[in-house]
Amino acid sequence: METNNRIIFHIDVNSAFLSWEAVYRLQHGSTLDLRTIPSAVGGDTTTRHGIILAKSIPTKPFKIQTGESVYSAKLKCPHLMVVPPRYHIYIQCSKALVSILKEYSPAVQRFSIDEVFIDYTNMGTHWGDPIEAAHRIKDRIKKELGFTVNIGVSSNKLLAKMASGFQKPDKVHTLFIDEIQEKMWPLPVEELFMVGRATTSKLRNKGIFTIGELATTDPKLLSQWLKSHGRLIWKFANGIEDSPVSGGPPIKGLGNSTTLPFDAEDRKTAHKTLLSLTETVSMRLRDIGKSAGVLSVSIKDRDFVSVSRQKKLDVPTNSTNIIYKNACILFDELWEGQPLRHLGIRASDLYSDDLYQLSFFEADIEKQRALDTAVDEIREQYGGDSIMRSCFLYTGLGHMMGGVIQEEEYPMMSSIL
DNA sequence: TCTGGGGTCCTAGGACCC
DNA sequence: TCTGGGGTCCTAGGACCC
Repeated sequence: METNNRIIFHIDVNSAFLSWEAVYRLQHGSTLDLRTIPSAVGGDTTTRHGIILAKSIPTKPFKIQTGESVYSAKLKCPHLMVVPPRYHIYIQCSKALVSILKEYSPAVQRFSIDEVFIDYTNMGTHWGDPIEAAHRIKDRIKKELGFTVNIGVSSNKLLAKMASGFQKPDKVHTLFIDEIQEKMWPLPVEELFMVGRATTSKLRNKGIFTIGELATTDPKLLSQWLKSHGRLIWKFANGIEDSPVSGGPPIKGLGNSTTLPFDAEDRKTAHKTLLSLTETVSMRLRDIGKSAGVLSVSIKDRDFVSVSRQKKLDVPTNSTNIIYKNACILFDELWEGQPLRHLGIRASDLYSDDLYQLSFFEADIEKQRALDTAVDEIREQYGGDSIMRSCFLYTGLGHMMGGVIQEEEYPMMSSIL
């Protein structure tokens, strides 16, 4: 792998959900640009989903954090305008962004819904000087799609990502190796990628407050304190990173979880919630042609104490009924009767399902597959709500909880990202 | 006061086997 | 009585990211 002379761009949508919401509203007749006032995209407090998902730049003086509760954000900024999220719009904006970027390089990696890497190495012959090209890409996105991005330019993904995080919005920044000391080392250590809350506090206890101080600390000490994570962040602080811009690693597992509008206090409600989550998880498994060898169930009580239990399945499966049955077993082993705020299931240890094993004891496995396939096809054609299990009738529970998509007509998870 | 949901990776302890 | 040391697999929980 060529590590030295690459040119990598990291494209980061400024306040993504909020910008996308603002653009959509302007395009549909609103005269108010959410980006110009203190505003945020936030979840529904009445169903206990009330956290801040994105915030406008004018909220900066109020020090509102992404992920904090809408309630506390409003305490800090009483006139904050909070609008609900519409994921299907954001997914379309994200797709439009990626399709523009693909014109500039064949090596494009979507890193999240609002972040993309492209490898611009050797693209200069087509599109010119990297910095000028980055400006043109940024301006074109603004003109054609209506939202602004930051673009970070460097010789690896880590530095490009750090660069795009400098002053916002609508900016191109470089962070090449010879600029690290000047531009990155003075920053507080928590701004380094992969340094979160727990690591920050450990580093502070050792007297390390800036990225520069981290970079110049003996990596052996960091390994002692933070194990393998220590060496990783030491490398990052020194700008050392060489992963390719690629489609990204294969999927290791997938899961869905949900916070209930009210605490579940009975086993039956919990089981139905698990079934609902199983519907989406198993459908997603079938959609990517995988079966899961391990299933895990997690619960969180009203005090936010969470516990989980997992087990290896006898035979890898993606059958809704088999996953549901096992999820119930795991749940019953876990639950001690406490009121439940949150339930989740996760499938991992994935195998390709084209060669599946027929187990003697699961003799109806063929029937299960046929049933699942039929249901998937109906939902694909007529929408996710076109067919549902009757036990969900009159319960007030969604029959397919989890997944980013809740809007009716949007096609299923299959088509996102 | 109220605190989402989707992931990945790492660690540590116990079971089990040689 | 006093009690090895690996190695691997499994599980639970925590830390991190967007």
